[in-house]
Amino acid sequence: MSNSRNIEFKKDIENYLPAISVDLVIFGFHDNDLKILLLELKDKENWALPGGFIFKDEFLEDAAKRVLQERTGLTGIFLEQFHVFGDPERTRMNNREKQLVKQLENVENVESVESVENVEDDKLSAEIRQWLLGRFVTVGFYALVEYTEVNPKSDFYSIQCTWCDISSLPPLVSDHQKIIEKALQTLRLHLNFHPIGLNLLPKEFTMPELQRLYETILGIKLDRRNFQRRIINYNILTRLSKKRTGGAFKAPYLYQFDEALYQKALQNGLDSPW
Amino acid sequence: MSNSRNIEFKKDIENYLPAISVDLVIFGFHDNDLKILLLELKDKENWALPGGFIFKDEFLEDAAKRVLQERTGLTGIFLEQFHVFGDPERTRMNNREKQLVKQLENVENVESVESVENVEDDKLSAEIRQWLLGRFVTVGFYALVEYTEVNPKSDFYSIQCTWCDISSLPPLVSDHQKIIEKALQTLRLHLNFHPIGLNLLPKEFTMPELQRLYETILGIKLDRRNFQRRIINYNILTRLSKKRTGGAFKAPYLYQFDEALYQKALQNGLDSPW
DNA sequence: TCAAAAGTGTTAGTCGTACACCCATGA
DNA sequence: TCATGGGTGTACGACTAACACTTTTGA
Repeated sequence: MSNSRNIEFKKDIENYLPAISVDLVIFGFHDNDLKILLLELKDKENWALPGGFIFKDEFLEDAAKRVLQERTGLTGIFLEQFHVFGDPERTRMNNREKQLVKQLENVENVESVESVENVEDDKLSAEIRQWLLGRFVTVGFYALVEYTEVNPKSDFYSIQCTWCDISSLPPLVSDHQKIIEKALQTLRLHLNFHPIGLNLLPKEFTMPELQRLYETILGIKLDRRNFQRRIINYNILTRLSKKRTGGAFKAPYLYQFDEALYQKALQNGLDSPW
Repeated sequence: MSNSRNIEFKKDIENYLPAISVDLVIFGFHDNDLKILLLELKDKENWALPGGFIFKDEFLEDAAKRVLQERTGLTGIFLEQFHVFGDPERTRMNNREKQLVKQLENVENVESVESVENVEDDKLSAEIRQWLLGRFVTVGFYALVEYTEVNPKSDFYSIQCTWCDISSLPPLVSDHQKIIEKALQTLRLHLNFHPIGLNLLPKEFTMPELQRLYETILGIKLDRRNFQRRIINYNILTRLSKKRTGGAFKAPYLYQFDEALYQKALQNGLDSPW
């Protein structure tokens, strides 16, 4: 960690809201599996959700967008706040903040022998340590991205940033497991009210692909034919010319969403009973 | 405001999380109308949602419960977090915090002439002022209470605490209007997934009453007979012996929820299409 | 006895469910 | 040619939507 980095972080802390953070569950869909972006922390034991802090004059959603862009390079992404996690214990255990603190302590050791500027830095680190060790309430956002467009970038505190299959997650820091579960539950509830297919799939996709998406999100198997009929009846898709000629079987049609119709249909919910 | 009150508040501030609050949309149902509890602030211009701050070692939900109990006297109430409101501008305008500050400034004027203890108090007030003027991110909770069981109590900063009809709300502080709208939207979405009827209605109720509740929440008219059939088919009600013999018409049956069956049915959503 | 509100029933059409059959493709 | 997976169709039962008649009650 460079000295300038430390200074920069101090400046940031002054400009951050205290005690609040955002964490992102970034969903992608690939190879018939629902995946999320996770960071492997430098201690090599735990993984964590991408997250960050909120500048004092920043919208919560903008903070989330900023984090999203830093990890994926993407902008203009579907993003939705889903829950606040604020148990007092959540930040007391072994978590990302403590990792941060470790990193910062190392910086002290390495650099505090040098100059006046570094004495200043020691103060900063103490400040930072204090700040990070406090309780944090985090706002959970979920994002829907198109898998192929993402170029995952790790941050300073992590070794790597990769997609992890939702069905086999690595050990996670703090309450991030719980956050992911809640995000998934929310995704299920939002399926009929938000353009989830539109945002998770590429522009063109096949009906079986859409079905797998629904099956993974819902965690159930669906009948091929009934699924097709139902989706078609929603009247939100346009069928293109045949393609997807890679497999050892009949080539499925390609579809794309009619965004206007999709949005309109979502307003009342796709299967709203009332 | 008593001096001890000021001291007490200072103690509280030290123990509060900074920059975070909770606000409550407390729903009740009476006279065929959906109502919420609002506070009329002492400036006599604006009304506000009941709200409060979070102690440093307190669960968010416990903070909400605490506020709820202070305003209604009730415990064991259905409470659900629904959204975070964190726009940087939300606390810059004329809002409850500014009212608080006004109150506190008056305290200064009255009491700062007296003793050393009051000098100390001045400091507190400055602290408090500083604290309250900062940006606040607030977690919105909605609560469902049985109207007749509530005994609304105003807090120190308000003249009164009363039920307001959802269809004719008074002018509201800050973004509280938006918070209420979001709460209502959420209530609609939760109708098939949470025991909303159970918590808003008295133990015994009639089918027309239940229907009015649904109509008010959804904002639409429903067919009497179809509504009845549908609800009955959910298999979550037990019919009692006739009653509600007050009106100039045929006495409707009384029903009550079979809580076990209701909860079980809600797990998959009452009309879940998937 | 009358109006208002509640209980109950019917019917047609739509939708969900559970199926079976045929078609295209690469190995 | 065959296994795999995809496209399409049908029939039954359940549910929805629209609607009418009867019953109870206080004024």
